[in-house]
Amino acid sequence: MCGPRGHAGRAARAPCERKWFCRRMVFVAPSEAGTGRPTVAFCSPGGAVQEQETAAMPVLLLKIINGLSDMPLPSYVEKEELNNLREGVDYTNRYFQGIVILSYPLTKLADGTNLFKVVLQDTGNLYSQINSINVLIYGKMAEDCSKILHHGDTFVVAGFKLAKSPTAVEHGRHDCQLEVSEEAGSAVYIYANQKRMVASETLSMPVAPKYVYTSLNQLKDGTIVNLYGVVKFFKPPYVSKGTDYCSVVTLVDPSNAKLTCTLFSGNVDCLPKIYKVGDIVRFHRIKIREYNGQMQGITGGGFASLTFDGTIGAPIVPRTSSKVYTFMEEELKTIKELRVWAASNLSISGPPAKLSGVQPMLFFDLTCQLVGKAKVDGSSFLLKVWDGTKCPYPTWKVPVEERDLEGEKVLLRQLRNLTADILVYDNHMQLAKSLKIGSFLRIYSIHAKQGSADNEDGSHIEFHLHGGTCYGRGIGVLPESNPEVKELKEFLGSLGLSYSQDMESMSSLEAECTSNNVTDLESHLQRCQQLPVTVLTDHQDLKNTHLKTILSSTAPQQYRVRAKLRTYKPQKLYQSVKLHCSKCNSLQEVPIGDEFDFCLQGSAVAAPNTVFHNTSWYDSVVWTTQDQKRRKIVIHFVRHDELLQQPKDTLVMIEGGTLKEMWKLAKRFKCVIPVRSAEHGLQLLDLSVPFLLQGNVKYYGCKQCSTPKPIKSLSSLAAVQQPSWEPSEIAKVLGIELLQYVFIMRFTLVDATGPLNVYLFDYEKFFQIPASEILTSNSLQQKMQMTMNTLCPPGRKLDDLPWLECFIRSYIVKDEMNHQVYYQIFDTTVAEDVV
DNA sequence: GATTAGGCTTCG
Repeated sequence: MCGPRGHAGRAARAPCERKWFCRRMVFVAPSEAGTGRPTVAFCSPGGAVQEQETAAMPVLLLKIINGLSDMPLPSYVEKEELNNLREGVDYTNRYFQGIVILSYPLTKLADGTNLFKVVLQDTGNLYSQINSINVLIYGKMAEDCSKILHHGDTFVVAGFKLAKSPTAVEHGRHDCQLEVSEEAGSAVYIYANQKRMVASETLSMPVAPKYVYTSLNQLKDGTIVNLYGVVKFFKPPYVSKGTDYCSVVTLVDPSNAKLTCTLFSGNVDCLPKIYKVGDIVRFHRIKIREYNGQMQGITGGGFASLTFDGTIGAPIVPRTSSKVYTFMEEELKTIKELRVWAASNLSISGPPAKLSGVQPMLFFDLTCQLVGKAKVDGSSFLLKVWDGTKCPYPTWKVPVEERDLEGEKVLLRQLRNLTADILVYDNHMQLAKSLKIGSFLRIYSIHAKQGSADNEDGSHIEFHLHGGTCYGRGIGVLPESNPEVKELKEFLGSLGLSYSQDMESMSSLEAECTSNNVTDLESHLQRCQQLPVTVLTDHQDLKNTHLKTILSSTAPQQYRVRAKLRTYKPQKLYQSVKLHCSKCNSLQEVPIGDEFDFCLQGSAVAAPNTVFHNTSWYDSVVWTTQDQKRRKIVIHFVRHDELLQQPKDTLVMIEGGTLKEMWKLAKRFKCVIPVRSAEHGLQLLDLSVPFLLQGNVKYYGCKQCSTPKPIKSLSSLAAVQQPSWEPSEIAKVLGIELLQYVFIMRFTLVDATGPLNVYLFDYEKFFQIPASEILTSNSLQQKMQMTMNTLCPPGRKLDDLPWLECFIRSYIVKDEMNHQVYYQIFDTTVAEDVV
């Protein structure tokens, strides 16, 4: 079998080699503290690795690319044109691109900082008067760029500062200069000039071999191969019983084969930097052996790895300890393809657990910051961590001596109710001891153990990281560049906690003052992260289901979900109020412009027909308005039990009133029913206007389902001793199908698995606001707006949105063409403290 | 120079 030399040697002689060479791309990765002097490795055409010591390569991210169509810049970075560059603008998320037309020798400033100056020409602006700009590169980047950059190369800088240039005008350049440095958060990309690449080839500069990658179902015993894989399982590097660190990684790929690799290295940084299942790795020179009837990968001489985030759309930036490595366009393509494959072929675990979402009795991975640590005994070690959330259960505090506890005292005190005590055992102790306070960790497979019942608070939760490495149990240190760490840092930073060094010297009284905001902090956290803003009124025993699972299941079913409200419709909340007929299930808008209708219909009483006045069950009064119109208004006061009641208990019927007049009467009397005189007596008006006003509410009837009866049907209600004058009863005797006020809204819920649109159909239960009353109440409208602002705070990032616990039912709506599944919220209400 | 672990179910 041929080894890597054989593969590479053949590839180097292949006709495509020249083309490939011109498309070479090399990443120079960040040098990492503590790894010693890095090396730059050039691969010779034969594939043998030549190592060459150089000074530290400190560039944040520096690449030589040629002919790469797809620049691996984060998607939010936008291009900036030369003529748009202005002083005072923030260029953190912009990039500028130009051709190097001039470069100066590397110099040092008075303070010893390196400075490298180049002039870039904007090729998109060749014909404008000013088409070049000075670029000043500082520090380590200056050194690196000066080594690599040549005349004619394309220089791309993302994230830079802009300042007035003292020399630009005399050279006819842009009056500002770009300032590039690590401190400015710059990333530099250099596209080498084609001619230069060809020239370097003729001068037989070192060339990287073309790598051949073997799919996981093609592996043969005793070979050394290069491969790609999606991480299905991994154990973060741990100290083995031998001399090395060990990491076990199980990979899958589109061939549907699986390979478990056992990787050893004396240098933990040489093991793949895998942070989660779904990450994609590229292994070079891994040995394949047969073990227990299965292929196994194992590190051998020259093993190297790259690790990528497996999330579709995430920046393709390799994590590695190698200082120089090849990375080509087709490999970019491979990563993209594997991401797509993994998205539908790898079961991604649920949302990353937070302390707030801890489920007792289960195991979880936690991304957190180390706040304190302490030795406990010979076989266990304590880590005090937090993740910006609060565990909803009482948690166990591991008793340790004050003097054994390492960490910032003030911060430990401020966070005393938020930190989780994680007790790590046996083999994890060594790594735990070496962790730096303040570092960001991912702790894998923490056991959330229910406390022993004989304890006074039997319900408390203990967090253990058991000994051994089954399940991938272990601790990983995350770099500051990790997106989840960035996110967490940002959130923790927003809480305004003090990390000041001076705090140590503060008196305890001063420290107490600083921690006065602890309650604020906690209530803020609770509101924004921990307690759900909606709760179930039933079905408490149901387990949560992911939204994606719901979407892919058959209907009808019911689920409990924990999700965030990303958006809702309608945004204008008054538009959510509709009228619903429970008989024909129709929905309609609440009519507006009743006033006009009332006047029009009421004007029929210019000459009141007194025939129907003063009957056995009502007394009638005619009023004349004081305005010029001299309108006649007839009010019929319904008696019952032969007597007139107190106004508050009395139902009145009114002929010829305007809506305004009716509202006035509705305030004094129990109910108002607009009527008119017809041939055979009083009758209801058209159902486009309310048939009843009670309190603040206008009641409507369904035009489809109602068969109005003569008004005298009301006399039966009047005859009872204490008529309730319930709208539903009045509607019933009058042959009206009562329309109910409802809130109809569409919530777009999201969880880690995706979005789901669900409908809210609520009379009163969800918001605890009667839909019937909101249109006439400013305070209720305000209350609803505030509730929605709590459920879905405007301008907040998804991560900072509160959780909703909802009960959801799927149902099918059929029509002639097809049938569609919809989702509706049931048995859910806004949490008590939100209302 | 060999060894480490070889994931598949977790003491306190």
